[in-house]
Amino acid sequence: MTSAPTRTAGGSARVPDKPTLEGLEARWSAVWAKEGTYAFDRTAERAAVYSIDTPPPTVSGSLHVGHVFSYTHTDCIARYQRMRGKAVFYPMGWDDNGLPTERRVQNYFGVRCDPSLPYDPGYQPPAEPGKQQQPVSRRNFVELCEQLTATDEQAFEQVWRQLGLSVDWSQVYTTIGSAAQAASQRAFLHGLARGEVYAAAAPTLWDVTFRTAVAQAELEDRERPGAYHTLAFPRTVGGDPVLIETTRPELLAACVALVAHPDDERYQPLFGSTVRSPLFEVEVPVVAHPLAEPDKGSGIAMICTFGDLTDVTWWRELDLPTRPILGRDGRIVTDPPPGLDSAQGRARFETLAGTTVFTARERTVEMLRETGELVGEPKPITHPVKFYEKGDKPLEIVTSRQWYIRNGGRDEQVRDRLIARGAELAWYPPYMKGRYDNWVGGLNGDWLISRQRFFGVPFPLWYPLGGDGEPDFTRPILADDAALPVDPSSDVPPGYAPEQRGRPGGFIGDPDVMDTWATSSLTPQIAGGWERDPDLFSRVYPMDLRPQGHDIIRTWLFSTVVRADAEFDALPWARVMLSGWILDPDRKKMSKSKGNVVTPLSLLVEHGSDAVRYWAASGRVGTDTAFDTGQMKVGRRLAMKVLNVSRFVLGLGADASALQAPVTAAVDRALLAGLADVVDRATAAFESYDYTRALEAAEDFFWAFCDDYVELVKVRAYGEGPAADAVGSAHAALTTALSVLLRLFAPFLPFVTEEVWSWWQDGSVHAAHWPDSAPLRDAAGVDAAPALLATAGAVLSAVRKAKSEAKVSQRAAVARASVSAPADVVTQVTAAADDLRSAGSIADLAVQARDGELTVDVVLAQASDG
RNA sequence: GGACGCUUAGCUCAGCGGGAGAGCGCCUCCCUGACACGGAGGAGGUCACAGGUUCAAUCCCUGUAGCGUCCACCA
Repeated sequence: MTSAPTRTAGGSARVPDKPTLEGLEARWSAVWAKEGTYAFDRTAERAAVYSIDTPPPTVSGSLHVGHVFSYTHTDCIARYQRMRGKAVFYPMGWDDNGLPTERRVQNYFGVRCDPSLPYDPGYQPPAEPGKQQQPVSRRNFVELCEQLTATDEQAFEQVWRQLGLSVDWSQVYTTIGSAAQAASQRAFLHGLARGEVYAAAAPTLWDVTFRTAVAQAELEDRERPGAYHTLAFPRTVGGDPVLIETTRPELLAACVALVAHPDDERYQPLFGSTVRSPLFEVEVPVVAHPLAEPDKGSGIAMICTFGDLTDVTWWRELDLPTRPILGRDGRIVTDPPPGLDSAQGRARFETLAGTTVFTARERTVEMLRETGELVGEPKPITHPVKFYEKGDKPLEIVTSRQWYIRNGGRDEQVRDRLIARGAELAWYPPYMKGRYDNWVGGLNGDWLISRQRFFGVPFPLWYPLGGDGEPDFTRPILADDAALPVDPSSDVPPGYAPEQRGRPGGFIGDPDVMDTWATSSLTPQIAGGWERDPDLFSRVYPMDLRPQGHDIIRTWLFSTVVRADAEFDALPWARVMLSGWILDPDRKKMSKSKGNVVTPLSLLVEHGSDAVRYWAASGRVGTDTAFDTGQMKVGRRLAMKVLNVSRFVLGLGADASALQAPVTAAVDRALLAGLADVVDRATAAFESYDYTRALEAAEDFFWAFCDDYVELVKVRAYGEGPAADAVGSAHAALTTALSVLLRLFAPFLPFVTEEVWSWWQDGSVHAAHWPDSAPLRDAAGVDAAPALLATAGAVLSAVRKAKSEAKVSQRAAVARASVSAPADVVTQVTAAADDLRSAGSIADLAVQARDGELTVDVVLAQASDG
């Protein structure tokens, strides 16, 4: 089955005998690709465009159910907007840049990057990853990254097509691609020119495993076991030693001061005096700072360069000296720090040199025991320790030269401006804005964007080398805008020759790459063609919608606002729609490490994409949602029902021409009046990004349509029964309702609605216009009451109940049904009387006006099969 | 330590000032000319707890507890 069924030339609907959901995904995704159903109309003016800043999934990971969930939400919005007549700009991005890819390439191929090696053009990775990782050059490594991500991206695209995302697949970007590199470098150079980008040598959070700096936004706390060690610092002028508590005795040699709160009477006499550090005998001052907490430990702390971020604050604000002892590999350095002058101290430092933090701690404690400067035994505790979110060793703090972007972390005015930007943004759901405010308000440093890694966007600059071969960091050589993207490790700066690389008087490239977020913070610009395609950019930017997870408000959302604010002095989009997590049945976030992740493709194949989308759409915006195959089964039942009821409606001999016929019967007019209300409700829900409510409105009506309306008019629709002459009205109402319902469901169930649409309509349902309630009300007539259908349904229910309780078939005949109800309800029953008699097999339908609830007395006909 | 969200039928969740709802699951029945990947009917809840506002509170306010999440300077 390679082609879709098409309408026959005669105009009558072509309905399969046995409609099925199997194979709809493959068939229709192929048709959509071939027809360009979702292609962006580049001639549309900005006002007629709806543009989406798609989250680029990390291709080095795998797609999981959470992706299916949240991308479905976006797709429902995209499809709705498209049917509203918007030219929808819905690109797809792949985040293939950065550390996750490096790690995947290392494991997949069994290689590691050694930037000192030369490029090997004929390099082939080992067939099987060996025990030892094979060193390869940086360029070879990057090539392997590109090779693997290309494969991954194909697999991802297959899943998205199977899911039915209405992405324009000609609008694909990758965060490592040249457009992304050029945009990242251009934004960097603009920022440098404006001054919000700068380089500084400063204490920096450092991951010793990956040997790279890490930004504040990428930190997470983990509870780790530790121990308080009480250390005695002898006073230089005599008197009792000062006792401090520390969890990091191995940093003792890096101690530069002791600090206590200025109001702490216990230590006030000591301020201005000095003590001598245990073991290393370095004289350090006792100083006062309000950040010291009197009730924490002994109330006085040792300041090391650097044990934690508080140390950095104290060091900076109290203007203390630097005694770094930790190398970038996480080991104690070989040379003792400045100030460590005593022979005994140096000898003791010698025993620590080159050891890991862990070993250094053990040896320091051992030595402290020997000298008696460890007071009591270490007291085990559990405390939060900072980790890089992708790392597995605690972060250290080292001083290094890094690139930063001002994000308000050190400037209250900038912070206030960015909080004001956040207030301009429409948040769905609104309460998520609090997380943004919370994060921006709590920033404590600028955004560190340089990483000492390989697979990323390089910084577009070089440094001149002096006659001594030392780089002059104060006079970077910037790339020309027209030359972007550049790779300073292979490209040559303007005015230099290749041979001058690394030579005195020549140049060297900046060796670092940008943090992934420095690129993904520009996705609206990258996807929209900023500086690359100004015509496109003018039609799509700023974008209409940023869909994303609430967990990356502090990273992706905030950083994107920062970049757009700096470059354009405006928000990058009008609104953000946050999606929740998928929880497993134990209410825990589903995660790979727990092994409770279901692969999306198998899920889509097992339940059908429409069914999985139905489940996803039942998760409200921003709400964590349970993984629930039961909901998928419900979705599948709904899709099946759509097929079958469509087969019924279109199998009556009615076709698209029936849509034009007048609707005269009371029940039919009530249906259309009710449908008009549903259209209004679904439309209003979509306009407020409540796709779930839009689905519910359509679904509720649809089941009433199937269970009550279709049953009521079935006989008449066959052209039989007492009201057979109103057959045309039934056909008109049935086809009209079908047309409207298919379009209301189209954003959620794109496959089954397209299948049915193809039986009797031209073109794609996804290019059809979203239903309008006004023509439905016109067709229903001013006096049509949706309540009539509910009343008729209630009478029908009462008859069904009588049959159910008598345990007879619903087809069983009713001798007499007596309805009593208030006068206005009686009027409705009378208007539907013919249809009711047919649907209930009622011989005699009697009505009586009386105050009170509607009641129905049912007398079944004598059973004939006794 | 701060902040946000949640707590309604066995399960998943709507409702949010005046009658306690849906779907699933469960029970009973029905092979009726769109559908057995179906249809009809039914049982099932002191709306977390304690106060307050109101003629009226699941819904508003205050507090408590539990669950979840985000943030916070590791002595």
